[in-house]
Amino acid sequence: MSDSPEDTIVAAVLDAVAEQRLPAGAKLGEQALSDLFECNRANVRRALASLAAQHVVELRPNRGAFVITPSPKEARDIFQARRALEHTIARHAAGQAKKADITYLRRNIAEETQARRAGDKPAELRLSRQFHMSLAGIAGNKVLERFLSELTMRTTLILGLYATAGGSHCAEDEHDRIVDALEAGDADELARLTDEHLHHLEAGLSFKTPKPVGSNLRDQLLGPVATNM
Amino acid sequence: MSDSPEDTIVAAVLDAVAEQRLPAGAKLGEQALSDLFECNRANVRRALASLAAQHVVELRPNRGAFVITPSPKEARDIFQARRALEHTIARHAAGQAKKADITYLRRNIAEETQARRAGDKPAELRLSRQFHMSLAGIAGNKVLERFLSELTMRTTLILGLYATAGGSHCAEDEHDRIVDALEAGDADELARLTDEHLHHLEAGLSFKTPKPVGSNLRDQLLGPVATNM
DNA sequence: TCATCAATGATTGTTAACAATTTATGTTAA
DNA sequence: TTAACATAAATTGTTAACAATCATTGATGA
Repeated sequence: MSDSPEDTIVAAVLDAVAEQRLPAGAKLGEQALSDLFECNRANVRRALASLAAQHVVELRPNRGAFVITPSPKEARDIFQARRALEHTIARHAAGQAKKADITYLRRNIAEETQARRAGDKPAELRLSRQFHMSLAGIAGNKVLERFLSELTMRTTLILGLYATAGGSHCAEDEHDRIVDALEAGDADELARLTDEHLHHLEAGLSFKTPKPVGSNLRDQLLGPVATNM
Repeated sequence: MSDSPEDTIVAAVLDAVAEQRLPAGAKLGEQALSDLFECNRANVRRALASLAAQHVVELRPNRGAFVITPSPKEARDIFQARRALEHTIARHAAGQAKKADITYLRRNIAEETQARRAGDKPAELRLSRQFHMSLAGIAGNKVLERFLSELTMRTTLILGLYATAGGSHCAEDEHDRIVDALEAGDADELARLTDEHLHHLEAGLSFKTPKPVGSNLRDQLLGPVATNM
């Protein structure tokens, strides 16, 4: 199960971002990574190049690699793209969901609800993302799946930056209703619910109070101060 | 206008693929590239990693980098994804096309027609791709634009592998009608025409006679021999 | 003649040392 | 105290040499 060091690093960074352990703006030093994963810097750099190509990290010349911090405009673009992709995914998933898929999704929702009640935000985020990716898997289009994977990753960063208190868990029973439509094979309803769900998610954002992205210490000690313009 | 060597290489490879000078399966040797672009192998490898992340080249361990050869299934996925993206792009472009955009697109079509009549296939492919990318630019969503850029690139490879004689230029006046709808601001019609256009393109493919992909020399010297399964 | 195998050449992968740049630290002067 | 400047440390970028792997060629034997 052990991949190349490059893939290991990429997977680890993506997992960390998906659970919001790595916040937007975090620096990914080459030496730190090569120490952590016990490999040489060449592998680290390839991994960072891959992550940069996925727009999950940003490579600033002579500065290093940083987790991206999506702007409000980028956030809008990403949600718009997600609606385009997930609309199509919904339509194609409707036809070919098996019984096993439905039970898997129900279980996923249950776990997500549990995580939310337990206050386990990393697990909640990971499971919510997994829900959307599972639908993409059912649709069976690898291209759409990969694109959506990238966008859900960036959505997690967006939520970390712009989510309001009430916004992020308005999706309470929406996932449930989505599975209902999937089970019923109602493509139109499924597509409609998916669109709606994403609109609700986006509506829960606020770009007026940008949680600042800093060098880790300052915002943990001094709290939010608007630094980025 | 001179970027980093990495970006130069990436751009050059993408241009070559977009004009079908680099066919599917072509090998991209590290030394060959570092000689061509007068840089060290480290830059070449980063460039190849980026191209691999865009799924334009494939990195086979200990073998090297090769231009991908899309399978029929991948071709279907790619067209499905393109319809999803370009449908949304069409809807959003309809609202905000300026006069300059229209004249630019008309000129683009004229050049494409001219290239087709002159039998200049590379130019024709490049201009056709440019047409679709210009629409994406008008829509103003960078995410959709980048995704479509990747898919049009891979579409060029698909056409090189599976295009039939009559199929590739059935698009004769379809681009024209698309601009008509865009100019009229008719979002529904624009979306419909775009869908139709992509369906026609896909319908012009044939997966029964796979033009074989070889090590550059063989198929240029010996002609098509079915090697890939 | 054909298949198998060994040796050679070419290509990719890895590593370490060095150079260039940025960031942090400390000092000095107003 | 603050600002500007100089020094030192840390980080990224580059290069070259070496190791490992793969492809090709030629030889050997049935």
